[in-house]
Amino acid sequence: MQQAANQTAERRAASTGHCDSCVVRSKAICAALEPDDRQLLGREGRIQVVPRGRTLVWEGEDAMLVANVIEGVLKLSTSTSDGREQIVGVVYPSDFIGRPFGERSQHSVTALVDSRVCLFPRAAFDRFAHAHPELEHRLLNRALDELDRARRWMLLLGRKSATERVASFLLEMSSRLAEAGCDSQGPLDSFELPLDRQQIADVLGLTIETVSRQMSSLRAAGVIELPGRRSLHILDRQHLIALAGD
Amino acid sequence: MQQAANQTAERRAASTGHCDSCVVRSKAICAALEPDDRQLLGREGRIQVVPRGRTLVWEGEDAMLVANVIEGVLKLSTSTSDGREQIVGVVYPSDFIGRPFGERSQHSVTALVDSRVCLFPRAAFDRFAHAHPELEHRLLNRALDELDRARRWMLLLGRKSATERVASFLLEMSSRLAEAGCDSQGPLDSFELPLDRQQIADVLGLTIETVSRQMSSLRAAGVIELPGRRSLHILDRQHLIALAGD
DNA sequence: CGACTAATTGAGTCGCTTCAATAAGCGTGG
DNA sequence: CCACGCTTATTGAAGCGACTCAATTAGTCG
Repeated sequence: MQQAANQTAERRAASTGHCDSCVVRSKAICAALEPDDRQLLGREGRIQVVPRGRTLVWEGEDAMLVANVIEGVLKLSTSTSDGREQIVGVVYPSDFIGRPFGERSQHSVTALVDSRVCLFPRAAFDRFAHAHPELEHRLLNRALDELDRARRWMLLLGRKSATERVASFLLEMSSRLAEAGCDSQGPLDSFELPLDRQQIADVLGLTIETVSRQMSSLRAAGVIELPGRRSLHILDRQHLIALAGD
Repeated sequence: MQQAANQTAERRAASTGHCDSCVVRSKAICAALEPDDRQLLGREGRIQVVPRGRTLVWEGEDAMLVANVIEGVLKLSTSTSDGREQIVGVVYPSDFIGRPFGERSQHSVTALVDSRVCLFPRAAFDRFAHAHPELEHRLLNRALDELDRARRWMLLLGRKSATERVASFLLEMSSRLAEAGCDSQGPLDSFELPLDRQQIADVLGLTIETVSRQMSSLRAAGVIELPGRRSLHILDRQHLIALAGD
């Protein structure tokens, strides 16, 4: 109900070019634009609700859309022909989704929790971006950051043990949620996991059973608490950092 | 001797702003620039020889340099504190090296074979790039391509078997070398590997022994030939593609 | 409270690694 | 040109960490 009201308000806001009330305005790529230009871009986009589990873009399809995440968490994933899945990225509010200036999307984009994104047709976005260097500059910096993050993850996937992977994952989740939530400075010690065990396994290149065993052993060691299926409390961050092993 | 002569010639060429004879001019990011601007950028850079094994940039250090690869092959790598290494990227002629607009380099850059790069101080490059949107646009497209490539590699590291990894690696190497060499259209069936077995293992997240065993079994199956330590001949590409498993 | 789904735990297997020995390349000097 | 020595790669045997399959328990929602 609350959410529906928000949605209506923001859809109208976008269509009249008023991005001024957007909660991620100052952190998303839009922050590169002058108010006038932002309004112009805003007219091309529209707010879209993406309920948990809904896939916004499919792997291998024509990349017709790009978007900014306003609220929620989404996964980027690819799979082998026989169905093994790997999550290659997790995006949070103010993150950018999609492949501008490209033909095909190399991965699916699926909401992990109920989310809201600011959606643009790719063609219109490309045209606009090409005419606004400051926007492209910000997009470039984002892409370079994502590239560094992806490469750090390659070290985890290629060389780390199950324990190290799970510890690294929990720390990463903790700091990303803190950044995105911005309601606190420094990483969070208590939060809800936006992923279930299978999805954590798909991020880490492990099985659900191995993830579960590692979580249990971390709990047994007094490093974390698991109050609910999806809730996590970090008791000993230093220990967790040591276990992450890099 | 031959190489020394080339080097001298090209150093002079760069210093006088004449990039016109550069062999990667049409494919590197420089191609985005008008001749005048290219000359201007050329004045900021200098040709640098990087012998096999030499490291150009160290992980964690201040990222003071960026560069274009003119000739050779280099690896990007990170390691854990206890010395496990993961190669997170391999770059070829016309590829771009470094993190513009960033403080620190997240990975080392090391020559796998004797190489030559066109080196820029990062500050000067940043200033120039910021003033030339077409250059940044090309940089953005490159970064997005690299990001897609890194994410495809994450699927390999997280979910593929040793056989699939080695098959995928050989195919990737074959097409990247063909692209970079441009002396032939379509992927190469016969080439020299720029990496030794340990480095292949570091790309694939495996051990040297496992890589060796997989290579031997591919040879036994009649899929490849191994005429020398570093030479490879693909006999049955279709079979190799099937084994790569995606 | 009960039913369903998700997560945990256990037992056994398999694939990759580890450790160790052998063989093949390759450059050097006789 | 071939023998020698060094490095790199291959092969073998044993071990172990993560996976698979199966059973149990714990959350969550109607």
